[in-house]
Amino acid sequence: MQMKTSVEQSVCAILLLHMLPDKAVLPGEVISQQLGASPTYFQKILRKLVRADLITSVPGVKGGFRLEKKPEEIQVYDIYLAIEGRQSLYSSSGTLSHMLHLNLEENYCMINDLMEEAEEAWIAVLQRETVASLSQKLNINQFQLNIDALQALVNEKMVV
Amino acid sequence: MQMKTSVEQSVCAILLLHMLPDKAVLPGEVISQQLGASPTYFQKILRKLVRADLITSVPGVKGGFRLEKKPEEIQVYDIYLAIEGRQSLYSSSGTLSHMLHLNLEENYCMINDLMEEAEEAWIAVLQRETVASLSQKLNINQFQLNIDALQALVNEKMVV
DNA sequence: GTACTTTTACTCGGATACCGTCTGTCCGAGTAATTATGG
DNA sequence: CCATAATTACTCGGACAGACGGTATCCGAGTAAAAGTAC
Repeated sequence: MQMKTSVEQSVCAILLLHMLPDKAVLPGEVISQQLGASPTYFQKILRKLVRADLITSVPGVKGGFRLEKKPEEIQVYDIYLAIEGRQSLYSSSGTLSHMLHLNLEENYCMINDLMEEAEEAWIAVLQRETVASLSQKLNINQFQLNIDALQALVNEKMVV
Repeated sequence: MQMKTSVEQSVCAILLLHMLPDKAVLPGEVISQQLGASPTYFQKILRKLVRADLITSVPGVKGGFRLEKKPEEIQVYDIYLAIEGRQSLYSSSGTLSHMLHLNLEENYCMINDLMEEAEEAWIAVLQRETVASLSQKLNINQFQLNIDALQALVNEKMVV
């Protein structure tokens, strides 16, 4: 039970796109390269973010990807959902009902209730943080230096 | 990213063992049968619970499994840990550091902090509930009826 | 009836197989800007 | 110089392969109670 690494990569990719000026796009290959991810595979991950309406894609020469929503409207949980899908961390297989010889009609399960409550607490934390707040946390300490360097590099590669 | 079904089965198995009188044991095959689980496979799951000191095993004829700890001392999270292990839901692959061109020394990652906080909130819920409190919730409504029937069945199969 | 042996019913660990999922690669198709070409 | 065609650089979707983990099965070994056997 472990989160896909593509979730972490997606968060980073969106943080990267957040540095772009308005209307500018960044090709998928440049993004993958910055993240150190497999270009051909991460292209498919980017597609998931597009389908979730988190980013937009522009085909053709000088095409690429750009943020679709405002940074403060993208929760980390949204990114998680885009990659991992909507199924919850726990899904009852009805073992308790089977053990108690209950028919499937009254399939109520205490364990399910508990797990759902735990998941809701987990989700709440991921919903609290947005791309905007994450980005703000980057603008402190030694991070700013590296961001500036990255920004310069992005400015080379991006297309307006 | 989904919890193993063996976690749910383990919780049910421990609830089942909780119904036994002191010193009585129940063979693994009877337990599996009650849960509707694969006997040969669930034997290995029971081994995990033994290694985690949640239950005890007695070899030989008239052997089986019995609760090791007191019900109020077994948190649902303990059962989860016994099955899924101690690795957290999220583990950073260092993508953010790579993107910012930071050397691995200063591998600090904001995303990691957020994920850990979310996981702690999740864990807290699973730690709150114990086998005792779960079992108490069973003793309400229509559940008691089915428990009594199960209890009778268990009394047949158990060994003192 | 007591001592010893055999059977029986369990747990335990290793080896192995199946299957689904995540990762990763490759290819052809679609799209749009750029470039080349022809008059 | 202008219209059209070809090239180029992207995204997009499907097919496929490899690795890994969870589920599942089988087997031999260990263990202890029960049953059988010999005296």
